[in-house]
Amino acid sequence: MLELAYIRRNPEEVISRLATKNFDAKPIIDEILAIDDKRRSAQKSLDDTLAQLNKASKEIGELYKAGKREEADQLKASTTQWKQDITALEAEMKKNEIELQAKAVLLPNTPHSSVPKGKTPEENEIIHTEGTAPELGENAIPHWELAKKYDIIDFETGVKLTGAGFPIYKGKGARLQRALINFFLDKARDAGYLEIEPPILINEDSGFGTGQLPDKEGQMYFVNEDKLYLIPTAEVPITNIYRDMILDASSLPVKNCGYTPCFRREAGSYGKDVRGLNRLHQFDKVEIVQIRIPEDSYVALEEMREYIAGLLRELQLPFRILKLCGGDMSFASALTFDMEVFSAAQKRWLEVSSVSNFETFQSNRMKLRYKKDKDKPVLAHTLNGSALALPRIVAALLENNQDSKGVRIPEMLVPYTKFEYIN
RNA sequence: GGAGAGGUGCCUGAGUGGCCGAAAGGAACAGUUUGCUAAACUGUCGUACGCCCAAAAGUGUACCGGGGGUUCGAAUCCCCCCCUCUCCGCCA
Repeated sequence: MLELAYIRRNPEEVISRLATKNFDAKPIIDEILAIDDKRRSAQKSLDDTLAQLNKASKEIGELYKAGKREEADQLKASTTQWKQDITALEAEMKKNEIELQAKAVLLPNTPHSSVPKGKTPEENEIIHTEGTAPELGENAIPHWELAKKYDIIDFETGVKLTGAGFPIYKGKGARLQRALINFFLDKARDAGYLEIEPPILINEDSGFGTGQLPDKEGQMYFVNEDKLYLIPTAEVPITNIYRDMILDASSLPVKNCGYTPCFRREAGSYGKDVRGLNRLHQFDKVEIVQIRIPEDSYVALEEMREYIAGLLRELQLPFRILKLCGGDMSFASALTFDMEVFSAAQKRWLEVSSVSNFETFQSNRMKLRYKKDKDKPVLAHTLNGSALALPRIVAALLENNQDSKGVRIPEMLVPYTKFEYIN
């Protein structure tokens, strides 16, 4: 959610910046400004009337104490009208505030000035490509066939237990998952991230805080009995730890990481996108989250991006980094880099990470602030990135490392898997 | 799931109708003192939205778990909800 004070002071700037996201903010901003005017004048009247009433109440008390009963009763009678006015003004205030909130949540975050214009993923800017796709022979097969061949992932039984998109990993498949999780968590810790194991169900306030609610309600699994959502990413619980907090400036930056399963309904997906491990309803992911002062959040974003690139390098996967164009960015993000690995048998780039700076968009929703000495509290910047999402990493590892003997495990991972080949 | 206790500021904790945005202590911060550490003393020490304003200062209102009610006036009385703790039950 954009800050109201910012919108009020710079309406034109907000409109022009949101144009980069192909979002026409003018009508909403006009309404916001109009409602805000009404709200302020209503508040002025309300506060003034309340002040009158408070003053009279105090006098009534004093009159009673002085035994001036009649005068007190007289003054009492005069409060009736004020109280009526107050009731009406309070209703007006509440209405304005609800309308204002309803409009404000419609506005996406303003993109950073470096965000390229564009509408589709094709217009994302490739800022870096690294590694080379392996030369696979004629017999190369996609990961879902490798999974079957070596009996390490069972999609069909997942369908039986739950439904499509809930695979079973077994044997070396399960061990590979566990190895990757440990590898990623160890790396994150070495990079200074504090490991968190959060709940994987969250309440509505948490969903609102990071921006999943209200607009992406249909993307999350919902437990109706307890009104809880299954997390789509560890970002939600790990960032919401700091909801409604005023951190001391000395406790920043916050660097957290965590492994969780992630649950996504992925309504509307189909075709080759959902084949094999390409898109699942449940998957494992290690997430990194940072909370920063505004002045250094973009340095942090670069640092996170380079950290993730380092992981891909260690896994010896060919990858590229995209700077997302306005049209492909998420609602809440100000700047996003996607990391894609090349999955050689499918001959496709697969997104395995997305790292974003949300600036104050989430912290304004969450009321996540920090404070330096006696200064006013200031909204912090929040950032997060996948480091990494497992399924597509597994897909690329299987496909790219297949040879006549089986699937070779990259060197860095062998201490974790404790086996060198899947065969 | 059943029974009871309780939710007050960063923390502990007082406050049962006006003198309460809230005692006291602790923590923290600033200063004085001090060879250093410690201690002592003094001061500061919530948030939001308005108004005023270049800003600071000032000022109005609201907030004592959340929502409603009674009253001229509510942290305090009444109703509903939520949460936490303890005991019992169940259980990895």
